[in-house]
Amino acid sequence: MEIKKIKRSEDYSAWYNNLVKNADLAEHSDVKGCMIIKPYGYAIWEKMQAELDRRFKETGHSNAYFPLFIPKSFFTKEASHVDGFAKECAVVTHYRLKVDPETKEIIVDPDAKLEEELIVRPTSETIIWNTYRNWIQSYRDLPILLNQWANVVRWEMRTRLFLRTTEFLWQEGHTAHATAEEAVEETRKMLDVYADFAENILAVPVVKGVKSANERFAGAIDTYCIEGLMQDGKALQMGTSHFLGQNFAKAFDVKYVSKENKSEYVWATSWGVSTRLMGALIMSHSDDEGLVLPPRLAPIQVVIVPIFRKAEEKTLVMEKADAYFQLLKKQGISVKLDDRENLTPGYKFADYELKGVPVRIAIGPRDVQNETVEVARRDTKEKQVMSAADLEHKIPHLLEQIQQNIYQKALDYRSEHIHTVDTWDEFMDALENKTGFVSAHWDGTSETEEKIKELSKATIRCIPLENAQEFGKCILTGNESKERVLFARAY
RNA sequence: CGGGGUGUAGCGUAGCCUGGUAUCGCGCCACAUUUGGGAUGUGGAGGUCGUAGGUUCGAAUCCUGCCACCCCGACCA
Repeated sequence: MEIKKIKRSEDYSAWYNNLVKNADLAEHSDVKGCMIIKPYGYAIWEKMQAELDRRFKETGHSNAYFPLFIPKSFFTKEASHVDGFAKECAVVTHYRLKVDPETKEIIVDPDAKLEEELIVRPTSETIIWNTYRNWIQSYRDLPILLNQWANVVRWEMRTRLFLRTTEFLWQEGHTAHATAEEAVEETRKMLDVYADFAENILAVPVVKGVKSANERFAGAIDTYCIEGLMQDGKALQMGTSHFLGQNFAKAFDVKYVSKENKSEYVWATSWGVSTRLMGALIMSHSDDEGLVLPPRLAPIQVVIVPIFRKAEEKTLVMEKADAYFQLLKKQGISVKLDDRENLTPGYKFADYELKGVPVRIAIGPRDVQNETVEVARRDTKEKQVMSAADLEHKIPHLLEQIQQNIYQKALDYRSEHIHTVDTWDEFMDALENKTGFVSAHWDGTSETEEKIKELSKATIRCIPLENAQEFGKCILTGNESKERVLFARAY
């Protein structure tokens, strides 16, 4: 296949789209804004799911599943929630098609109109809290710690593969608690789970923080988030964890009787990450040759490419290649032996680079002779000839090294792209010329935040949790500020 | 919803101005030679040119309408 290569430096957005296509992750479908996640892309998502799911269960959560459709009336019960989502809801109005007697075309049967329209879930708080009402009577029924893996639909005006699609896959945790303290603790705990996952599995450093009122989830008291920085200097919200207070409990009348025999509203949290993480992964590590995957997430961690000319060479090479394959597999490494004969080694090398496979092992007649292999790492492109006897202990170590290196590289990039500024001119200069996060003082008002956004296209990504408390003057208004916040242009 | 762009084979394209039934590359199939960085040769298959109408003896090409998608913004995970 002829591969069109686009450099990050030339056209970042074209580079991104091209990479998603060339690495065989996803493609546009015939439905606007919806994508087809291809097997290789889905395999990466499954690895993410597995890692997250394990962490959710370790923190006491169970999986459940709620319906795709939400009655419109449920949806409208929490005022700010409906405000936030109304503009992007897909609505089911009919349940049947029929052949039009005149045109012979298939049409929506006007007689099959639903009594009450159904909303295709953009998120499930409403239907879940409507259910929790029936599940909760006593403090003994609490907490409820549930997660669901699902698809949701948000009819966005503009979409982008993985980063913002009309339909996307995600998980949403929905928990119910007896006290505010416990709910806040849950919110923070899940934020930590996300941050741990992002940094240790995705190898993407994140800033943990809390959103300003403008950026808060519709219906939340507080929205916590993890924010990543992409290679083009734009920020990406990678996950959110909301403290919902008693908003949904009040909207859906979910009360419990306390030990003291008093009726109380239940406290709620919700938290989610989506296939957007695929976008974060791509934009954090990949280069002009293609995807770069951290080993802990790579569906294929090591690929073995055999090289041979004649039949007798093939026998010898394949024998060794298969032995190494078994050896690595036994160690729990996800290894693939690519024995396709219709493709040349050069093609395979390039293809696995596009796909981001962390380690490539090439073995040819020369290696068989010398009891060696050629080991190439994707992240640095370094190649080394390794004694075959060393494979067993060196490959796991190498994979670990690559994981660390990828993370470190992303961390270094981010460190170089957090700019601390004190004036408006510095602020604009940092955004325009240096890109990345800008740490600056803000007077704490929504009006100022709005104004800054208008003037600079930058938003407050978060108020970092680990934030030096420091008084200063707002970069726009000069009013008193008690701490710096993190601004950036964002996806 | 504003601005820009594109629709021709699985993918990428030429042809359109100046109308005569479609070019090239990749991929695909067969065979042979190849295989240590995207192999080569020979032969072959694959198209109602986005869609509906109009002009014309004749439309990928000219005219009108429509549709779809992509990119840049506003909205958002």
